[in-house]
Parts: sequence; structure tokens; C-alpha cells
Amino acid sequence: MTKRTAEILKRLDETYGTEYICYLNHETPWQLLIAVILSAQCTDARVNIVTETLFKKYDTLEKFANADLAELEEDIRSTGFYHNKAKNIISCARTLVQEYHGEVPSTLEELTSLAGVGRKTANVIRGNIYHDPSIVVDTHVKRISKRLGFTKEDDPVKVEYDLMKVLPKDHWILYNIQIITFGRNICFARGPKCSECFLQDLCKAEDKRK
DNA sequence: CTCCCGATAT
DNA sequence: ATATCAGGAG
Repeated sequence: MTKRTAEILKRLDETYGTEYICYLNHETPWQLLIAVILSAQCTDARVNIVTETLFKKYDTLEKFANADLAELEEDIRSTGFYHNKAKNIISCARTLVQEYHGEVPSTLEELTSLAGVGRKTANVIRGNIYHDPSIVVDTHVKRISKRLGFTKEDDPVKVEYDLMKVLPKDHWILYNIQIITFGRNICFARGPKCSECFLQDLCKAEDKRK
């Protein structure tokens, strides 16, 4: 790890702490799984509004497994992509009930075999639930990792491999959590607040704002 | 590569 | 009007 990388991680730790916080409200692993499926191209704030009532109406995995498709579509409509998400959630819930005794699996292979669960969602579960060192590459991580000069890739999987080489393993999970906060507060996709940024002197972004 | 798609900020 | 939001599947 370079001195510069170490300094960036140190400042992220100092600014945002080292706790594994989660922006998607949930009480169980399967609730987090469904929340992450819902979060595709949708703000976590919106997902939390939806799951607030959703998890009371469907309070077990079995209820999601036996849900009426059209009704579930309406229940999650405001998160967007609701046809696909509803179909995937029902299929995913059925697989968990039938093949996994209602438990959420912990390996990348098992997780990504579930409907609606791709690499990003699987890594959120691995990190947040099982504390398995895993790097989540979402829209924030991709954008900010490029600005910080940790990668030049556009493909999320290539970004993930680049970050594995750059970041120490004990920061893999934390990096994603801190970067989401950073992306929400300072390093926006549009018009980042570079003048107020605590990483400004270390940043290699070409789209810096004055 | 394209499609899925509503809510919000700019 | 357009960009963006904790992406995934065909």
C-alpha cells in the first residue's frame, strides 16, 4: 500500500469512523437481501420508505414466497424497475425457503445464483452480514475510486479487482461504507464539493470543481 | 449492449 | 429536459 493510499484511508477513518453501518434499514439477513435488491438505481432513502411498511405486511420469507405478483409490484412500485424486482423477490424468496431452509447463504456462488442477486448485492451480504472481506462496487465506489485514481476501469468487476490490489483486506468492507457517505456528503456525481473536501490535496480527479 | 423505471435534484 | 440513484438479466 502506498503512503498516499494509507493517508486517504486514514482520513476516511477519521472523518466517518470505522463502524460497519448500513444505510438500508433491516432486522434480519433476508430483509437486507430484499432491501438491496430494491435499491438498484434507487436511493436508499426511498427503499427505506418502502420497506418500512413492506416488512410489516410481509413479515416472513414465506409471505414473500407466496406473494401475489401484481400486489407486490404495487407495494414496491416507487423504487422503479418494479416488474423485475417483484418477480425476482418472489423467486428469490422461494429458493431461500425451498433450498436454504429460509437462511441467506454466504458464498458468492450461492448468492449470485439467486434471482435478482448480482455481484454487488452478494458482496453487500457477504460483508455486512457475514463480515467476509469483500469489496462492493456500486455507483459511488466506481465514480469515486476513479476520481481518487484507484482505477481507470469502467467495468465494476475490473474495478473490484483493482481495489483488491490497492486496499488492505481489513478495509475492503469499510471502504464501501465510507465511500457511500463521502459520495452523499461531498463527492457527488454532479458538482462535487471539492473546495470543502478533506481529500482535495490527494485527489487525482480531472473533473474537479473550484 | 439494451432494457427495466419511478422519484428527485439540477 | 436531463442526470442520477447502494444493479441485474437477457
